[in-house]
Amino acid sequence: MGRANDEAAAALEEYADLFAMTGGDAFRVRSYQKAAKAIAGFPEDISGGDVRRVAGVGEAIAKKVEEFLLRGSFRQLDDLRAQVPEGVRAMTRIASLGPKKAVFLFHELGIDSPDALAEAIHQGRLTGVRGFGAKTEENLLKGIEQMRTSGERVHLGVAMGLAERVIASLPAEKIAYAGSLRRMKDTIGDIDILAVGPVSLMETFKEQPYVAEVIASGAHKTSVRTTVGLQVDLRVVPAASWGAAMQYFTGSKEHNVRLREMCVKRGWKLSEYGLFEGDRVIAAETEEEIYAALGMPWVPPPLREDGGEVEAALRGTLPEPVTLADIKGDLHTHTDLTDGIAPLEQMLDAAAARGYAYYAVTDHAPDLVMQRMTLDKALEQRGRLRGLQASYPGMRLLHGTELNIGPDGSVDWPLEVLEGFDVRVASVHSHFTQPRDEMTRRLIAACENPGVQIIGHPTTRKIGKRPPVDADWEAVFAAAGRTCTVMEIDAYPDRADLPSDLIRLARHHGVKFSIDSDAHAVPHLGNLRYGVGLAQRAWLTGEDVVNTWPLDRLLAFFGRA
DNA sequence: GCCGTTTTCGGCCCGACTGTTTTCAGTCG
Repeated sequence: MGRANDEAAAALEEYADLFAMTGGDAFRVRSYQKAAKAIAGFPEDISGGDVRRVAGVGEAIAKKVEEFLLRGSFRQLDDLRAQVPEGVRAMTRIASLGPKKAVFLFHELGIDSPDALAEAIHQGRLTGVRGFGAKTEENLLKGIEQMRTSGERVHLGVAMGLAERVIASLPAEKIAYAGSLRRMKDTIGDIDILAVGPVSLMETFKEQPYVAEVIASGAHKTSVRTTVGLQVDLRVVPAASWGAAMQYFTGSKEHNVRLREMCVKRGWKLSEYGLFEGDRVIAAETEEEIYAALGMPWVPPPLREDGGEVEAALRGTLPEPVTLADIKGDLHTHTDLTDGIAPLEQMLDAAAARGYAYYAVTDHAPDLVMQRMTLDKALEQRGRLRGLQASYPGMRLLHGTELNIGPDGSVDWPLEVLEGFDVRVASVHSHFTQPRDEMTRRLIAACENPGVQIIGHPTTRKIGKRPPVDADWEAVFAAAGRTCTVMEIDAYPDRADLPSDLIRLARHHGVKFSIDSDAHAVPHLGNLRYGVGLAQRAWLTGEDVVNTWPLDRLLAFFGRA
């Protein structure tokens, strides 16, 4: 939160929910939802210009947003808030309870919160109520309990680990994950697995040790809640419609709606079974065939958010997103000299095995007192690194540091010391709750420090644990663009920092990026793929990412040459 | 409410599963 765009988007989403609950037209509901999403993803601050420039925002929504920007709400939202208590909206977050039932329960029985619903069920007040049998009551209680305990989304690393475990456990002819995981979203609500295989696959799935509860099971789909709380859906699909199923279940929903609209206009039908004209199959076996039939190249999953990718694909101007193979080096890593767990040589060996052309060791600097770093230790490490260079002929070893951005924006060492390091990352590690204006000044001061090249994990968020710091990101990114300060995309999956919406905003200001692992151990080097996913979601190309560049170009840029 | 090689009106994606309303509505993705 903090950006006007996000706040306005949240207000429109709330309005869409309330509008739906009060019997509003479903197509209008969708208009509000689409506008909210478009505003949240718009690279410019909507408070600085005409919100009508945002696709999906017409006259009526623009008026609501303008009123919201003036006074933090708008009349129609106030009216609906007066009709529907906050707790009733919260009830729709209970699994299996949607807007219709929530509003029914409120009007007929006065139930106005998840807690009140649980109490009403225990008191037997739902017994005999039309549409609410014993099974429904049981499911609602379960849903309330689950919302109280493990209702949160998990970060990409947790979801990917579980998905890979599920895939390894099932003897299928063909099996893959789809959904938001394949689109590399930074948080995942559930996992979709598609498989080609015998019907017995479902039984095998249900018996796996990671299954805590079978939620639903049919011939085509089985849903389970796993022991880590995350839901996994397994769908068995015909081999002939593999591509259609992958396309369909990868989503996003909004991307698929766009494709279907195109199909309808041609008299075609696109479903998880294929692209059809009447009974004739136009394409079904591969995603490439389906996209080709619609006149566009295959769209990489992280771009499938209806954020302009369909139009770009049709025009042939789809960007070629940065890939893991483009990455030539890692510019933010640690060793056991500070809080890493692996010795220098192990980290270097692992980096060399990944085929990097360069690799920066960036242990912490003295101001992070608990790391017990000193300039002597850093210089000793530099000497070791220089000595080891001959053992890594294909990989240039860079000696770096991860500085601490103090509350006033200053860093650990003076410029003459900093200039001795090849790579200087500077990050916030404390005073996370500074007021917005102080935090903004702090980050801008770091950007303006000629000794700082990269701002590490800029928002410092930890998914599920720590919110992002509050700063005026427009101002910070403008300063970064002006000073050629690189913004890091920290690939560590619980950080995922910058998030992709802020990457887009930063790019808008001409900022370059560095996708780094922030590895504290050898396996962490592999987290880089998550950072690449974030970058792809923000439409970054290799040109935007400095650690896809050859070393001489990188160093010249760091010299602000 | 938005939008336009169906352009100022008329359409806006599609299917599976569940529970319960004996023919379907609600929810979900």
